[in-house]
Formats: sequence, C-alpha cells, structure tokens
Amino acid sequence: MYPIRVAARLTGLSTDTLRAWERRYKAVVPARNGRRRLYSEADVERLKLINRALQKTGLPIAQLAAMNNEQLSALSPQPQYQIDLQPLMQALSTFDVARIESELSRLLVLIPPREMVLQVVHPILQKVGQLYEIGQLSISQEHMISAIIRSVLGTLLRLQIKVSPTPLLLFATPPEELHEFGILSASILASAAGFPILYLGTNLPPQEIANAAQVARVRAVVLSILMQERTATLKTLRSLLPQQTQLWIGAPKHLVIPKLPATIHITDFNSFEQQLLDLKH
Amino acid sequence: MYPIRVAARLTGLSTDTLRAWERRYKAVVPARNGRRRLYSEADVERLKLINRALQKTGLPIAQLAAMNNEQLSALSPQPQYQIDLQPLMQALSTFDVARIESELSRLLVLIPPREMVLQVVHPILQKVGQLYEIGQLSISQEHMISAIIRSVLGTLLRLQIKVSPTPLLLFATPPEELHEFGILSASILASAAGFPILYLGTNLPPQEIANAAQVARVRAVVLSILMQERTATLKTLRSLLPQQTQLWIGAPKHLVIPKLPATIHITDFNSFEQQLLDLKH
DNA sequence: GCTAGCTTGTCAACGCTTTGTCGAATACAT
DNA sequence: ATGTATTCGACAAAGCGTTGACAAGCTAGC
Repeated sequence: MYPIRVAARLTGLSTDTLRAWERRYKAVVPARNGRRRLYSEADVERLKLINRALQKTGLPIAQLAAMNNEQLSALSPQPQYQIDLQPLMQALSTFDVARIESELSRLLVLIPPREMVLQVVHPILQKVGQLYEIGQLSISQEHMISAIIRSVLGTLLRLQIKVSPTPLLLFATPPEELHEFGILSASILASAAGFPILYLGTNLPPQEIANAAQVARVRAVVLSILMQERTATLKTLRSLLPQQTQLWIGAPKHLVIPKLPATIHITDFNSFEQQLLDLKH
Repeated sequence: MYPIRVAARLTGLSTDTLRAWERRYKAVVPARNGRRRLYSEADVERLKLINRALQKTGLPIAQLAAMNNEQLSALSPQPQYQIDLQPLMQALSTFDVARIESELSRLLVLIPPREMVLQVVHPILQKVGQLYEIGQLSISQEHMISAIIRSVLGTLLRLQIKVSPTPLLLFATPPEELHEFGILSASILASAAGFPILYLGTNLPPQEIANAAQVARVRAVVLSILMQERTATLKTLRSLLPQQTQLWIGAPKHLVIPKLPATIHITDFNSFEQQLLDLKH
C-alpha cells in the first residue's frame, strides 16, 4: 500500500490531481489509514489505465472515471507479449552459453527494447551476480556471458538510437569503471522513451566528458559508478560542467555520493525513468 | 468514440473545418454527449474518405458530402502504397547503414506487414546476398545490416503476433542454422493471415521442438533450413512428432529433403501462403 | 475579360464547462 | 516544531459550442 506521494510518482500524476479525481469523479477511492490515503497496487493500476485512456482518446475524465477497468483497457489496448524467463534461467544455471545466446536472440525479436532491458537483461545480470558471488561461475564463464549480454545491449542501442545534433542526455563512465551495463541499459531506456542521446562509452576522463557535454549542450550527464567511491573525480567533473547541466550518478545505494549542486544519485531504473519524465517537464 | 480534437488529429483536418462541414453540408453528424460532439470510428473513416476524395478530385465539398461511402471510395482508389525501393537499394550499395535504417523505418509505418515482408525485406536480403557473394560486403557490414533487418522483422512480428494458448503453427530452426530470416518472415506472414503462432527461434535441438509442439498441440511445425542437408535431424524430429502434426520444411529448391510422412518441402513464400490456406480448410 | 457572387477554410467573440493547480486552515506523526 | 496530508474553496487555463464574418479562390454570366 502506497501513500499519495508514491502513488503520484508511480502514475505520473500530481497529488493534487489524484485528490481532485477522487473528490470529483471517484475515479479511485483508496483505503485510509486514519485520515491518510493508502493506494493499493490495483488502485495504481487503474489510475495508469485511466491516464493512458485519457491520453489516447481525450474523452472527459468524468466519463472515463465511470468506466470499469475492462472498458478502460479496451479503450487503450496495450500489446501483449508473454515473457517466460524459465528457459533462460535454466540455461544460466547450467552455463549453457549457446542456449543463452539463442534464447536471448529469440526474446530480442519478440520483446520491445524497454521490456528487454527491465525484464530480461536486468534479471539475468542479477542472477549472474548471484552465481558469481557463491563461486558457481568461473571467471571465463562470467566473461562469456557478459560478452553476450554486452552484444545484446549494444544491438538494442544501435537499433533505436536517434541521431540528433542536439542530444538531451550524455552517457559515460569515468576511468577505471569498466562495466558499461549500467549506462548501456540507461541509454536504451532513454532512447526508448524518445530522448535523443549521446553515448560516449567507458573509461573517460572528466575533461573529455565535460568537453563533450559543453559542445553538445546536453541537459544532463549520466554517469555510472559501480565499485569505488570517487568523490574527487565527481567534484572535478562537476566543476568543469556548466552550472545548468545536471549530473546524474547511477550507483548502488550504499556508495557515498558527495553532495554537489545539480547532482542526483540514482539507484535504480525506476527513479531513472522518473528523472526522465521530470526532464521532459 | 472520440471528441473533436482527437477526430481532427486522426483525420488531419482542423476542428474548425470539422464543425464547418457539419454545419454547412452535414458531411458527418457525430453523436453528442450533452453538447459535445462524439465521433465514432465510422465517422472518422468517412471523414478520411471525404478528405482523400477532395485531395484527388478537387470536387466541391458540398457534392462530396452528399455522397455515400461507396461512391467516395470509388472516387479515390484504395491506399496505393507505392513502394520505391530505389533509395533503399542505393543505400545498400553504398553501405550507408544510417540511411538503410531511416528508409526502413519510414516504410515500416507506410506498408502493411505482409507487403513489407514480400516486397521490401525479401528483395533486400537477396541484394545483400548478392553483394556478399561477390565480396563487396565485409563481415561486419553484413552483421550490421542483418541486425537492422532482424529488428525490423522483429518489430513487425511483435506488432502482429496474437498471444494464444492454442497456436496453430510453430516456428523454429534446428541447431547450427543461425539465420532466422526465413522463419521470421514466415511467422509474420502467418500472423498477418490471422493464425495464432508460437515462435521458438533458432538453434533448437529436435527434442525441444517436438516437446513444444506436443505441449502446445500445434497443427504444423515450420522449420527453416538454409545451408546443409540435414536428413538425420529431420528424421529424428519426424519420429518425435505426433503423426498428425505436419512438418513444413522451408529450404532452397536444390536442397534434398527426405521423403517422410506428413512432411512438405516449401521453397518460396507463395507456396507457404498456399499451405496456410489449405490448413484453414 | 471582368465583375458579382458563391465556396470554403479560418478566425474572433462570447459563453459555458472541464480540469489542473494553489492557498489557507487544520490534523497527525515523528 | 517540522513536515506531510487532508479538506475546502477558488481561480485560471484550456477545450468546446455557436454565431458571424472575412479573405482568397473559383465560377458564371455579362
């Protein structure tokens, strides 16, 4: 059960709007904890439905709010694909590299990029991390699997990247951060959301990043930091960037990110997509 | 049912024009929800018809508005998507990958799936094959182009595919047959013809295919074989499949396909579509 | 050939309703 | 006390409706 603030973030609506819809149309009537609203998963789902139907048909909300979920989803049908990760996880557990590859390429055909990142690649990486932690995966096996995933992500990015002279976002990692899964995935999500981007890749000194950011006049620079804290590097980069350019740091929750102006610590894809929405206004 | 704003967007006319046409000629008289106009799908369709006829013939609207839909569609012959492969072939010959990509995505929205497969993707693949044969295409170039085409085909399939618990057809390729263009194209054709399908992808051992076929109770299994003869594999698969399950082998004419019960050798898309028709009875 | 009139897309004015947001006062929890 | 929610009233922007008008293009008739 979510408080109103969270429900607003999840649905992309403002808290005022949520209350107005409830007061005027009883679009959803969340449960209460004393005075406070508590939105259930189903409430959020219905709100998303209404919002999608609103965007699609432009019908007055009063009318949409009176409909049941069935009618609403008939109004804005979303393509259905079934994702079955079972065979893939099976192949992972048995280190069947050929199988992993063919399963991935099958899914690549059937599933849109965003879902591929969030629901396929991300779970795989977590599983690989687990297996590696408990020593079930040799270094060479880890390398092979990483190479496959790297190529899948690369393909996804290349296939949908929008070439634009005025990208909004720049993606890179600082020196000695070799894993580019984070920014690759984020790039794909941003591209899938329609943002023109500039992908610089890994292992770049702050000067280079700042330079590119300035020339391309991007609105935000997205970095990925996995292992070590890098306070010095970040401070340098921040000082080199224009003030109005935002700096988004993708890094695990436990890493300490220095408090700097116009700088955000992003810990998961969910909040990354939220930031994207905010950037769009 | 759409409000006027959406109807305007869908038809490409302005809201003012829509109201003027209604007031002056009663071209369409949408329903009302209280005071507000509500355009039905049929209304929008008729407006599109009128607009197309207007563009083509330039007749006065008063006259067009008095006609019924039949007369209107006779006036502006069906959406003749003219496919101009010239720029695409040009881009192919010069290996202009970005150009190939933009041309393809342009065509993707203009042309229905079936025609996209038969009249665009297929010719491209042949051209790529030619270029590759005579050594005009490097491996990496071939890979990039293949990736693009795969993604186009994947998009087409994704947009078409019907998720069904009881698919009629199963698509796969046996091990070491990596190119999935054949079954991808065939899947799209089958989907476009309304058949629910199950797409398994490439590089699958006969046991897996037979297993899936049995569980899903498909009427036919469609394989694609490009390079080598695989008599042994086919015999194994045939023996594992239920007798009443047909086996369709898509393969070049010159490949020898063993004579097996309920097994057909398909050499082109034409006969594939013929088989589909037969399957439907 | 030229003008008067018709056709047609667009716009403005005005009224009404819808809808997102805001401010103010109040309640509750940490 | 501070921050977050809640309710209520209010407001302003946006959307839609109707009516009337106008300019540009075309047509017909002199």
